[in-house]
Amino acid sequence: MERKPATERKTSQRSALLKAFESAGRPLRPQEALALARPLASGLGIATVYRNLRTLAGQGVLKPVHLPGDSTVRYELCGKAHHHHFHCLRCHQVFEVDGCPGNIEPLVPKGFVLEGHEVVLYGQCPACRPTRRKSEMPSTKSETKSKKKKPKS
Amino acid sequence: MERKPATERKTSQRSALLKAFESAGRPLRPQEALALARPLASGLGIATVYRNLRTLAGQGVLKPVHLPGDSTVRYELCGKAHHHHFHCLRCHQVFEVDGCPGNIEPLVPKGFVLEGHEVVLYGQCPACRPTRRKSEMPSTKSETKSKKKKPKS
DNA sequence: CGATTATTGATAACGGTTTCTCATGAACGA
DNA sequence: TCGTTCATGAGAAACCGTTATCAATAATCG
Repeated sequence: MERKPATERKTSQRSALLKAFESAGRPLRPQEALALARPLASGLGIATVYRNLRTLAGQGVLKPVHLPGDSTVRYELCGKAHHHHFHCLRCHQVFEVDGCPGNIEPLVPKGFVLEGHEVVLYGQCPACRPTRRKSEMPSTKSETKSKKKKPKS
Repeated sequence: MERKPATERKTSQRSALLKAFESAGRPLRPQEALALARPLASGLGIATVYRNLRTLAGQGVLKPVHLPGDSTVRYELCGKAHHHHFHCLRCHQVFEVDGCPGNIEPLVPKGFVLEGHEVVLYGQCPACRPTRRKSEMPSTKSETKSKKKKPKS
């Protein structure tokens, strides 16, 4: 069993993780969260990451995100509007996509009960696009801010 | 590594697997394929299933299907029209859903290159609906076995 | 400060899927 | 039918994300 702590303690590791999610602005896998939070909490271990992700998810601070083709669970901050995700097939980062195609209900076959849906876009993120120099490996949230306007196929 | 056979032999196991996919009409995991094909090929082993799924996928007969929240790869027959999937959260079977919500392109953020998309519906299949009215079952031979997943504390 | 105890970090263990190994059996061409 | 060689089946082993273990550390409060 798991004994429930009488009080939740505020540790530097946990706040470092939260900062990592805030600055990333996209769903993170445990390993990604570790990489991003470690600079803020030296010595941070993967076990602590898993523990805190679970704790924060239980508190409603984080929300688990499952994506096709990748078994590892990701987490993102709760409280965001309905959105979906873009999965870069090159660097395997996942970005948030505002909006929703709608028209979901008509797809549901007779006899099925719809409880939710997920839309995942696949392709290349700006940093991984072939037409651009890939000198900058995507490691932070910065790549979503590309202003290059390139008509895609 | 792997040596490529000079000739592809037609085995009872392989045709049994294909029949399983044809009669199922939905994406199957290796274990599901094994369960459905075993009655057609006694003694069928899981290793053979994996080998043939890979071979058939390489031949373009089967196509891998990845779904959120489930790490195991599924396969379905190639040559079908564009469609998506309905994932029953109770029995964890996956069904095909004709059609597509469309309106995908407008979702793509600037700077991203879209290469594909996946829409997954979640909910309950007819066999798992709380109501006892099971007059409309999925066309497949659904084994309504609810696999218990490890509960989280 | 000092006691209490939640939390941490390193690592072993876990669980499930997939692949490998290899002796046996089956397909196919000659 | 025979012989060659690919395919099979059973189990071992690899793989990998996640969780458990446990001594050490640090947060909280009187």
